[in-house]
Amino acid sequence: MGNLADVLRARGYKVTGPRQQVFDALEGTEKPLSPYEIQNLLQEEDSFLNHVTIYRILDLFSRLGLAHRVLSNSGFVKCNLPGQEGCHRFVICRCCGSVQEFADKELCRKEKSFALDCGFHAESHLSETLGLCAKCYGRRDEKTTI
Amino acid sequence: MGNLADVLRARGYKVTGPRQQVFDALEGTEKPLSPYEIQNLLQEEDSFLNHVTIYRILDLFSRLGLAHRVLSNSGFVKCNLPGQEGCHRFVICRCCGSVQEFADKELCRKEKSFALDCGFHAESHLSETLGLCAKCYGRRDEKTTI
DNA sequence: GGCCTAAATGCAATATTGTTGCATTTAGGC
DNA sequence: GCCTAAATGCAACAATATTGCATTTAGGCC
Ligand SMILES: [Mn+2]
Ligand SMILES: [Mn+2]
Ligand SMILES: [Zn+2]
Ligand SMILES: [Zn+2]
Repeated sequence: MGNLADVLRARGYKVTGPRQQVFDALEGTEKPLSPYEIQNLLQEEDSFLNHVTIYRILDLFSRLGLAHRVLSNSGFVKCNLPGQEGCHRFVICRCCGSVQEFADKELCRKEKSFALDCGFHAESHLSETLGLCAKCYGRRDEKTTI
Repeated sequence: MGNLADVLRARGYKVTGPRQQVFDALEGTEKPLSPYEIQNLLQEEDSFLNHVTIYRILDLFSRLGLAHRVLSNSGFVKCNLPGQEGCHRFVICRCCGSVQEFADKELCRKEKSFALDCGFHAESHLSETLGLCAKCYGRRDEKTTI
């Protein structure tokens, strides 16, 4: 049906319960989830996955471009721009921890040509902008969560 | 004398042996070093630092802008653009692992205004470009180290 | 120079995160 | 319904990071 099964089948991977569950967990949040956070989430729904399995699934999802590891915020988020290879641009709210993925061709190009000016042959890049999301910017002075 | 003692004193921190040693270790390499790698390096010079101490020193260095944690490459590098706050732009060689820090006002501005267009209030950002340094690009096909 | 004290470091114990090898289970082709 | 490669589970382990408290020390003061 969904996105996941299609991608898995298209690349010759099996469609399994654990993969669906991890995918759903990522889908259900805009904040990055660590492997163990995913495990706990699923456990609350009385479903147990070994942490090794979760690591392996997240690793697969990363390779398939189904999820990203957000470094500043340590954890995984579902990719919401499938197909966009090698250029990952995230904005991360330091208050609520939410992450949004964007694409921007121009910035991407600039970033690569800048690297080239430094004698560096760029292949991919990662950009993480930290600040406040619109919601949290409005509610400033309330409380810093993250 | 050097950079380090000045910064420490200016901010009311003590100038100590361990801080000098960690700083020197970072100065001596262009590849990111993890806390434990620093410990091992120093041990080769017959100097022992507890890993907790190293963690605390690296944490301090980060806060003082003396060092950065490079996320893609997990480890710390010495800051080579002191004063440049909130805008960290690194190029990272996937072959030799070397990291270079740069600044680019224009990209910085663009990045922030792009975030704003998304309704996001940017405060700082991190950019890590992966590829091959000039040296490794020349020697392509030899061997991938990292 | 020798005190004094807050700051820095060491140490031990523990927590968190990630990895490896191998046994067991299961998806999907036949 | 079989069969088998792929996926998952499990146990043991390795690596990384954190905490609380004891000990040492840098640097201000006399
Ligand atoms: Mn994506
Ligand atoms: Mn810097
Ligand atoms: Zn927010
Ligand atoms: Zn290189």
